Amino acid sequence: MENGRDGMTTARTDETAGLGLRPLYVQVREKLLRRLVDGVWAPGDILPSEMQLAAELGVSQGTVRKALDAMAAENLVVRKQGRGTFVARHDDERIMFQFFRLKPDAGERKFPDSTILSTGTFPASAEERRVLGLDPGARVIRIERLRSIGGLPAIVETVILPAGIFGALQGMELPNNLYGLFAVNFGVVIMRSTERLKAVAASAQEAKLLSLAPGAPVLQISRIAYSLENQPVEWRISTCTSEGFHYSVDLR
Amino acid sequence: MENGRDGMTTARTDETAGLGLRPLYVQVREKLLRRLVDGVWAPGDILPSEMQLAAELGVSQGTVRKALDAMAAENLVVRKQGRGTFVARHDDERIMFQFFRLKPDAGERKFPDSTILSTGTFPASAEERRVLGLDPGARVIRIERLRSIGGLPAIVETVILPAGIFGALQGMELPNNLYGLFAVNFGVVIMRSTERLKAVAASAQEAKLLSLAPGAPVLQISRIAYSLENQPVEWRISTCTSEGFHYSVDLR
DNA sequence: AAGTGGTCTAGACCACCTC
DNA sequence: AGGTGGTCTAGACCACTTC
Repeated sequence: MENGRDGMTTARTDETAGLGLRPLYVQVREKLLRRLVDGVWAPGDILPSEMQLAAELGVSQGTVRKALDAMAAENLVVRKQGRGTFVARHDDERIMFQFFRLKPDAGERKFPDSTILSTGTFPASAEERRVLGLDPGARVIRIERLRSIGGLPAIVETVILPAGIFGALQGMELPNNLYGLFAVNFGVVIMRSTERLKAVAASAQEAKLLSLAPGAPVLQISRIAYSLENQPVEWRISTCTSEGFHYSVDLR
Repeated sequence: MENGRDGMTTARTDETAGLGLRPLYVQVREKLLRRLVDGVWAPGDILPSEMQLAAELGVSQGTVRKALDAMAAENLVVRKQGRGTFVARHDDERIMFQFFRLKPDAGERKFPDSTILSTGTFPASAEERRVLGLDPGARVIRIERLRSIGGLPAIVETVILPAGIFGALQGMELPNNLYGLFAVNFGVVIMRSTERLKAVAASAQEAKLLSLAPGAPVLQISRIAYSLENQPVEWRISTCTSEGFHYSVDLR
């Protein structure tokens, strides 16, 4: 493919046209990301080999490698020596380590069960529209659930989703791991999230659900989850007991 | 330098001896890390160029580059195009973004002031010995301080340090940014930390210092900070108001 | 002009996996 | 045996900084 990049023997024909001054491997990363977003490759699929991608895109293997290494560092793909490069799966194990930061004070980390308390579709509040970037008049799905860890109630959670994206979710059987459902049924892949934590007093209802005294201090986690396109697609408010559990972060 | 690695023209003489089967760039990274630990290069110093390091260590420039890229990703060094590679500084700005996660609910992020409440040296408790990996009979320095953000009291903090390392700190003027002091005066560079968060009820003393009602819910952050050698060297318990502030994390 | 890190290519060998 | 990603080298050009 003639694209003006031919390595060390020839002068570079500077026809990268317009704003094409970003590094080649960044452009390759964006092309591959675009295919992920468009669902050309689904989670768990194997990607073409580095050599094949290099030939197809008209760049060297090393450039494809640098793009894939960057995507692996972002948890978008998984590289397996001798096998190939795969689109990252949103299996429970991965979600557990990447997004679920609540751990027992002692003992093994466990994944929580979920009991749905209520679901429904409502006009989005002003704050919901602001957080999720929705237009006036937009609607949202609200899911309330109680999550238990090791049989003990630990988290009361409200999940808020744009009805415009997830409307078909109403009436579905809701799995414990929502992000897996988002990926498989809606093509929405959660790439990253931001969380804001506060200590608050438990409301009467929260205290009852969590077997705490009313007004007991609880961790309130407000999470905004972003898709591959970097759009906010979920707002989740989790109220967590601090009795026997803590929120764990590594800073480096 | 004859080390059995000579690239593409000759078969590899597998004399890497014993357990030397780790990648070359990992070994280079460890050699460079050793020099950082030993204080051969101080924070802010410029490192030799990639070419010089490559010649000195008997590897190619590309291998040195991969080691330095890894160290840059770990925040150990900073690379500046056209200038050189520098040992990371522990200036306030960097600490603020890397370790200080408390942000105002609205407005700009600010760095807190500190007022020392008390300091002293004590026999380490059993828990302090466990957390910091100290021998029986070891002593610790305890520093209590009140930190204010924008003039408002926000954090009551206890810092626990092994007296065996930081004994000379007693009597020093304590700066706001302790990690800078650790690096400059004790050669202890904080590389990473782990934090555990809980919601608890403020004690009478904490409530008074933070201008809260007794029993008000507050964020309790337990941080263990690790040196370059990956040894725990500080245990810090911060009690933070949730009135107007939140703890912020990015998960990716 | 000289030196540094950043990008890109090309080709070799190695370790691992599948068939 | 053949294919894949992982490591290592070598050399070119580019962008940026400093003199």
